[in-house]
Amino acid sequence: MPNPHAATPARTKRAGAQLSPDAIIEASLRIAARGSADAFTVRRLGEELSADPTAIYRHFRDKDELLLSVADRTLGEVLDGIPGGLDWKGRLRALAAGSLRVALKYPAVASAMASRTTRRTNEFRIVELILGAVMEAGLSGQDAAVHYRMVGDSLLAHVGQRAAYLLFDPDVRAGDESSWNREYRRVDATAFPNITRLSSQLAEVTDDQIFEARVESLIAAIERKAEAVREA
Amino acid sequence: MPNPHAATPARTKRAGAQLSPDAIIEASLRIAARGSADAFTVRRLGEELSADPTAIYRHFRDKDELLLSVADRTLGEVLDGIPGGLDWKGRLRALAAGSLRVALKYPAVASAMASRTTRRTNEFRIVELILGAVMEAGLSGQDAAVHYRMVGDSLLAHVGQRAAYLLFDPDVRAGDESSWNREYRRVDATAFPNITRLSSQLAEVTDDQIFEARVESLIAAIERKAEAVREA
DNA sequence: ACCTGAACACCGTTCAAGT
DNA sequence: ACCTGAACACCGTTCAAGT
Repeated sequence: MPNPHAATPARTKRAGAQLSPDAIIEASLRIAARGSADAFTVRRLGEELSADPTAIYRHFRDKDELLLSVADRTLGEVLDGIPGGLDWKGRLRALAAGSLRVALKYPAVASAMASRTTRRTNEFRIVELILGAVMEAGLSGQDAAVHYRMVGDSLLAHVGQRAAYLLFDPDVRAGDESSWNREYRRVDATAFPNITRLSSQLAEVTDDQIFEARVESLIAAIERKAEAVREA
Repeated sequence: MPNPHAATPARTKRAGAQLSPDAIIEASLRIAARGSADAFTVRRLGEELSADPTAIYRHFRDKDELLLSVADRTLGEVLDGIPGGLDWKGRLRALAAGSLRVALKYPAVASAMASRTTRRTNEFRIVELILGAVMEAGLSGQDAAVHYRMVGDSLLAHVGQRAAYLLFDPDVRAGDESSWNREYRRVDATAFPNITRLSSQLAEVTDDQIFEARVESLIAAIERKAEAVREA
């Protein structure tokens, strides 16, 4: 692409900030925040930075390493939204709500991280927070470790699942979204009596209801285990 | 590509079965069962069928429609593995174990379906099964619908998360896998006392322990809700 | 020391041409 | 009626060449 300012040596292709890891991470966050309207690709990142798409390889080994850095930034946003002075249940609920909010804000990042670990500072802080909560609830040792993993993996899987959904193209999403009011309304009543009886209620369930039920079931599981340990 | 048998008109490019939706679905399952060793792509499907990659577009609108058909087949495998004569908890446990087994057998399918719905027969049968279980537990109406969705979405998310992990290339997986024994062992003990104290236990938790804890927490949530309804 | 841009090995999908 | 194969608009990444 010819540069229209090539005759003015002081004006390089990028007039603004220097290309740096931080600048690349921030450009990635801007692209990811545009949701499905703008795919998070190396070429798009080049456009956003007004640089050649391959310029990022001077600052990150590959796209995966960039993804982990970007993801850890979004975990920072989650942590910033958790108020102090909450008990363990309040902290877990705030973490869950914040994780979902941030995941839906940067769907490409949350979707890609659903089975991953950033192995970076903000993830350490979140692990520390969840471990602190399950220990405050009364768990220790292996029980604390297992219940931490259950909470962490469940949250990651759920918010990743919700985020991935936002990235599908409109046709796919429309087909999936309408299924409770189309295919599931037309099943054979003799073969599928339960679906037939509950078809209206199934169509009415909201994502937020499901999320709340899942979070509360995690909290209840921790509480139940803590009680069992106390009684033993 | 020139056909070496072009001089023998009776020998077409494909010597075997006719190209049909079923043949394409079965080829897809064979490819998916090879795991990360063989990406589930249109071109690979062409090779597996000894046909041109674009031949599948005569039988399926696009790759997504094929994916939904293939996924529904794998749900049939899940159902085939659930024995009769179980109570509601036994049926849910068998469904969970079967879902995981089949998801790990066809990781590309399970990973792609984590946020999706097939809207096809075998999915109807699984929904019917879960609804039957939560109703046998004592739930009805909206409670049954919400708890069905919680179970269905949780299973889908968890097995999709596990399946996606299998598809990452070895470098990525090795990095994630070793994090409990590398980065999490080296965190600052003052800033992260809980991680430091539990680092050994965290590294020892197995995926199966986490899965079992999650499944049991879903069952407990249904049981608790049913008790609350009975008391009200 | 960092950026550019051509190139490579991939994707899913369309469409004119074959049979 | 179905299949082929060139082509298109994409991916992430490498590497020789520039500055």
